[in-house]
Amino acid sequence: MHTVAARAGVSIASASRVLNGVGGSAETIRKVRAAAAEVGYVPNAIARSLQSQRTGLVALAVEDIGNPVYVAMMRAIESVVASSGRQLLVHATGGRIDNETALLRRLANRYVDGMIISPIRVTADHLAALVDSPVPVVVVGQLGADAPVDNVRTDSRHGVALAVDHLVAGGRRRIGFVNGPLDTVPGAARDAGFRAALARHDIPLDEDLVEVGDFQYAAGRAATERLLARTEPDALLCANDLIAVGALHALLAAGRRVPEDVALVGMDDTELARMMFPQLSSVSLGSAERGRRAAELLLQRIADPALPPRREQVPPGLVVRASSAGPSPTADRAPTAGEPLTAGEAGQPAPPAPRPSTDPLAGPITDPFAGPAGPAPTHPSSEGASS
Amino acid sequence: MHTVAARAGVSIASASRVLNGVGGSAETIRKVRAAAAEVGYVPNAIARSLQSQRTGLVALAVEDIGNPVYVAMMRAIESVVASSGRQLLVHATGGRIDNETALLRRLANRYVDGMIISPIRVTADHLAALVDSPVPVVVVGQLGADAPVDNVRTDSRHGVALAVDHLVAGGRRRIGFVNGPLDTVPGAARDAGFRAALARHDIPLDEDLVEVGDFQYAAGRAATERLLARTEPDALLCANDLIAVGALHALLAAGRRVPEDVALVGMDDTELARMMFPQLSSVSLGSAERGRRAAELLLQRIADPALPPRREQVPPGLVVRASSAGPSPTADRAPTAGEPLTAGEAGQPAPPAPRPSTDPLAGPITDPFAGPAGPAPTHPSSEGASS
DNA sequence: TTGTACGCGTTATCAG
DNA sequence: CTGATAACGCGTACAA
Repeated sequence: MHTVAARAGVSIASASRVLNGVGGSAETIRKVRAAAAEVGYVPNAIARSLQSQRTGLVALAVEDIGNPVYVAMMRAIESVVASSGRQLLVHATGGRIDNETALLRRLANRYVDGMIISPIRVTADHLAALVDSPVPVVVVGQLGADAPVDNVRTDSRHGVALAVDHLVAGGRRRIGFVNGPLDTVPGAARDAGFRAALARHDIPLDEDLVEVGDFQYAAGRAATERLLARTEPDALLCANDLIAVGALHALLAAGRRVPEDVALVGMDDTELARMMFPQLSSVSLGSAERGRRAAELLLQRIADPALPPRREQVPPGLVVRASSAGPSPTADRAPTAGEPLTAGEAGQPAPPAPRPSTDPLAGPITDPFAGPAGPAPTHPSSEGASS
Repeated sequence: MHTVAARAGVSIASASRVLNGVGGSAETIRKVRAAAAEVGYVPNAIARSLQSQRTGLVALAVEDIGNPVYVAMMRAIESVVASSGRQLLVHATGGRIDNETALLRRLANRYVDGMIISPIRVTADHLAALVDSPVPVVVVGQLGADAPVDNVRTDSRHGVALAVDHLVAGGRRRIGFVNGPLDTVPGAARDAGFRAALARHDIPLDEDLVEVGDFQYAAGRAATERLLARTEPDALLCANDLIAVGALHALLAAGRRVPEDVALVGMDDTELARMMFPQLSSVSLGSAERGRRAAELLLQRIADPALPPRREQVPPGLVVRASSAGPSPTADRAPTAGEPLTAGEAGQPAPPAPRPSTDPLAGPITDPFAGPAGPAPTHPSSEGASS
């Protein structure tokens, strides 16, 4: 800038003004522009930030950038953030809480203008660090109590209920559940939702049907193998799609047919669910939508830090695909009215015509219990809102 | 810092020295430390950067952060970068070249200390922007000629050859090829490799067996459907794993058995290959290793910008799994005894029965042409979840 | 409109 | 060892 000003024969203040588009006579503008172009001037973002107190950077902290659900969320956030002229800084926390608190602490050095964080474990001082963060923070996920923090959540308990309702409606009674760690917020919420949903259907819970691993493929597979070694489910609900893929492999390797012998439902409704064969039914928790909303909340707060804390909720929905389509063949009941006539009975000769439900090209089948496709309305009555 | 110094009764210079661990008498250190703790002093990273001319940020630009191959690369890079105390800034370019050049131009504002970029298209001025970048840049991928840019590459032509050799050794002759765009660097290299490999085996190339889409799942599926509509391959090589998953779905939906009717091989050897059923054979291009090496090159260059340009090469390998295991059944082989029906309702093609070699639990089978088993599976990543 | 001068928060230099 | 002071590069009151 100094050299530009010298070259244009003006003061650095005039040069700065022209380059920022404020003020300047026609002649000055011309000279400065020319000089800047000649020397290939590019403003130093650091110095600019020191002056403006804003970096134009927004951070996103999730535990695993490899999980497709976070990829979806990240894309949505990046889209919003980029369209505001900012850049996105991505952190992988690994779910380790010390890692996250360190991140929050580092926030104080003002390297980012704001942060979106999706913690899976929340402790007291974690929460404390959140509320008195020196820069705006938006939390994606359940946050105990009504902490004064911008927060976008979904009702995963209700999401679990949607899945259980669907399975029960298909005649399944021995519904297994492969969950993530119970000391995580999503793990605890799903566990509670599962137990509540079974109770609502007067189905006694057989603890043999419940397994816990972590939220990954390998753990999901191992947990399912343990479960299959001791009992015989006719359906399996998995706490996320990665687990569901692991469960699918365990089931197929054990000779179970999906969905005939065991219906399978995942959660998060990621790309992965559509990429499996058979395609996986999955509970959509609106991850992209939550990301989008979180990004918007953050940008608003950056613009006006005095805003009161806000909380938004994205309703879950159930997307039924081949892995849980059709009633259980063991169920001796007439198909429920409204149940899509998709499933052929085992042993029935195959109609040559491709049927929508099993063709991977076909779109998702909407569950009769879930209402119209996409997010379904919430049931605050039957399901508690927060953890 | 000003208030800390005042509170400690020393000059800001002394405070700075103590907080940076250089110099200071025992008494001064005590006073400054106490004062800093009292006011909860946190150094301002921007001001520090303005002075030190380094931000501690490193950028990574890839086409699609949702592609598992880039996730693997990203993880490897993040690991190296984080262990040097820096942070990783991730950009999704969408493969649009204007996007990348804009990114390179913005590099001039000094917001990052260096950048790793994996371009899939390279033009002349793109290359020019690369070579006279104001900050260190390392390129992952083929770079035409011997541009004076740090560069980590693999030999994807050789990788394609490994796959073709393997398929031919299994008795396959009508080998199809589903590629990405030919105007991309990887697309062109794979195409050339495929043609060369066939020629080496004296197999005439039937253009009906070649299809082109982009490097995504949906395009891979559509391309495979087009291919199947006009000809009958006994093997399919796909330019990456996302395409291979799309091809798998197209094959199964068309009633082809994998690998009995059509052997399937992907490229990149991502997690996705292991998550499919049957598990996909895939050409490992060492993406994690290339990422690791690129990060190390970048850190070295940041430390010493005077270093001469370096080029490293990571050899490809073939990981054989169920999707291409065993010889072609058309080569005289008795059908397997009693394949149990596994998944799928009537009309839905069932995935192959879990034979020992296809058990997803089993480790990859080493291809005789590939030498020792490919790179170890990705490190145990953090758990995945959602809320 | 233009130029001077100060401040953003730190670190580094140089006398004392 | 310590303190005053000059950068770092830019934006912007303020006065001319």
